[in-house]
Amino acid sequence: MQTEQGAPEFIPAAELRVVVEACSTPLVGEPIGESAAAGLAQVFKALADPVRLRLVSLIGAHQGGEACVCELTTAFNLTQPTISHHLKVLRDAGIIDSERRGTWVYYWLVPAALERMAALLSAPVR
Amino acid sequence: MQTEQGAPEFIPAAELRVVVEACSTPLVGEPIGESAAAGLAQVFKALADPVRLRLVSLIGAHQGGEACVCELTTAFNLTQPTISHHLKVLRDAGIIDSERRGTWVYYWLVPAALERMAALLSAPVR
DNA sequence: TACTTTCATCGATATACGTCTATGCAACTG
DNA sequence: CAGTTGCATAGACGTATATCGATGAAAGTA
Repeated sequence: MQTEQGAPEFIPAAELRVVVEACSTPLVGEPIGESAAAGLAQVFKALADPVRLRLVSLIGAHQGGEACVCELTTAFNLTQPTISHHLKVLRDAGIIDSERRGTWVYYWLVPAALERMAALLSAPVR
Repeated sequence: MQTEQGAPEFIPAAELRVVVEACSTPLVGEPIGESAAAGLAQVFKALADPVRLRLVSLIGAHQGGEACVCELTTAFNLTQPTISHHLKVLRDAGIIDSERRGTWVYYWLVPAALERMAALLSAPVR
C-alpha cells in the first residue's frame, strides 16, 4: 500500500464517493441474471470451504503477501495433493495466482477478486 | 435510502476512516482459526449457488425489502419444494429471516450478515 | 365440516465434491 | 546420469447436496 503521507484533515467529496462506490454496489438493487449468478456462485463456492478460507487467510497474512506450497501444506493435517487441489480451485476462481520460481511455486492473492465480492455484498440496506 | 441532502463539498477525514473501516477488516491480516473458518465456510456455502444468489438478490430488490415464497417460486423454473429448500439453507446461514403472516410466509434479508461478509473480504492489500 | 391454497418436510436419486494413494514431471544435487 | 525434493495430475471412494414427486400442516373459504 502506498504510504499515506500526512493525510490532510479533509477529503474531497468526490474521493469519498469513489471509495464508497468501489465498496458498495449490486446484488441487492437490481435482481441479477442467471448467467451473472452462475459466475458469482463459482467464486463463492471457491471460498465455501474451511481449508480454502484458511489458505486465503494464510497467503494474505504471510510475509511479503505470498507463500510457497510447502509452507501452506505444513499448516494443515492434510496431504500435499489435497492442498494442491484446493489451491487449484482458488486459482481457477481468480482468487489467487501463482508462479514457479526455481524449486518452489509461490501463491499470492488477487486483491481485485476479493474486493469485487466485498462490493457485491455491502449495504443491502434500502 | 435516506436522501443525501446537498452534501458538502468536503468531508472530514475521520468520517472517511469510519466508512473505510466499517468496510475493511480481517480474513487477511491474521490467519483465521479452524473453527472460525468452519463457521464462515457455512455462510459462503449458502451463497455458493446460483439459485440462492438470485433469491437473495430478488428478496433484496423486492419492494418493501421482503417477498413471499409464492413470488419467489414463480421466478424460477424449479419446483416449490426446491425453492423452499434453498430458502431454508439461506435462513440457517443467517442471511435471511422469515415470518408467516396469514396465508403467506415472507422472507427478508438480514443486513448484518451480508455486511459481515463484505467486511471480511475487503482490502487484502498490504 | 369439507375443500383449496400456501408452504414445509420426507424419501429417493443423480451429481458434485473433499480426501486419499499412486504416479508423473520439473528443478536441484551429487 | 542417478537420486532427491517440490508440486501437480489421475483415479478411486465416501459423503454432501440439488432436485424431484408425494405428502403433511396451517390458513383461508364455502
